[in-house]
Amino acid sequence: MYENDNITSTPKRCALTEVTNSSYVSPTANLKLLTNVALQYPTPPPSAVHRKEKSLQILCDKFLNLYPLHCNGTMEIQLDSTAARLGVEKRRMYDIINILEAMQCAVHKRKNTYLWHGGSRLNSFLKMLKKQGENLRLSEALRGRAPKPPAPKHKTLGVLAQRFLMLFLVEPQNTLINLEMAVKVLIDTSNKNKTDFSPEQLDRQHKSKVRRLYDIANVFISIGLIEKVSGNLILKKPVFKYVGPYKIKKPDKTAVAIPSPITPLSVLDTQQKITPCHVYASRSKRRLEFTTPDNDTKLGVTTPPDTPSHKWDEILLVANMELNRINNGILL
DNA sequence: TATTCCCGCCAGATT
DNA sequence: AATCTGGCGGGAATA
Repeated sequence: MYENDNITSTPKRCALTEVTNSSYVSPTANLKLLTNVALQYPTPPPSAVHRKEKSLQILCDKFLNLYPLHCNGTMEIQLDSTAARLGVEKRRMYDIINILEAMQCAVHKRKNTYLWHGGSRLNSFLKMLKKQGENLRLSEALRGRAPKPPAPKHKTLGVLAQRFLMLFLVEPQNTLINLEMAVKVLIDTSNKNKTDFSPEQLDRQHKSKVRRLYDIANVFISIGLIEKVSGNLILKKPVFKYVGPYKIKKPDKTAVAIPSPITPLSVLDTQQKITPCHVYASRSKRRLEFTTPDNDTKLGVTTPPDTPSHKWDEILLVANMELNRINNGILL
């Protein structure tokens, strides 16, 4: 049952030409007639449907209506028919499914067919992602104290999605991350001795990655893993924060002060140690509460009645980014 | 204007 | 050869 997913309303009926008599018209002739009529119409109404309504986030919402994260068992997904049902090009399905696949919500079974697992594996997978993020030393990389992870060769969108998420998992709760810094960490720009890229090429690569991250962020928002925090005062750029289900462990006592200079971020770190934060789900439509089969942790998310503003966090983190930039004169 | 990111070209992979 | 996948970036909509 597809509820009328506000798919733009059916055009009103109106006679294209008077039907003079009800004589039979061959299918071919009919098609020709329709084609001709269609051609007379000056291209479909320019933007009857607004850009926003076509966003990946909304498309993913619709997709998740068809294939819910909370579902028992599995379902088969046929990409082409799903695309048709959602009224989009198949190309868009790849954008979504690749990211969902990277989150282990689906697996590619065969041509045009995926097996949907929903979020049943998400929690355990997030744990693994966190570990991987630690192994990759992403936290240090963020601070320019460790090399960036090597560039993936295949399935870059999926890998990028995983790494992007790792950043949130590896950092203290409520850490705000913006796309610019994410790209810097996630993409190995230490041009290999191979071909030295021209500054313009590097800039294009960078911009391209940011575009991808926007796409990824949109489906993450739809899944309910992250949330966009707007209105930050320092930079206009938006920042994102993790609101997903996986409760990150308190950074146990072994985590002693990182020997880094005092930066706004390190201040933020220590503050968060003192004041344990909760994971806020806030107004996210989708509430993620999965249970892992092997389950130890209760992964539910609770929403405090009134979420305190995290303006400071924002400011600190963004400021930290600026500081870093200045400190190590990173340009791209 | 700057930011966001849809759209679809096109190349490489598969069937 | 045909079709499927998915990287990629132009440029339009939006803030």
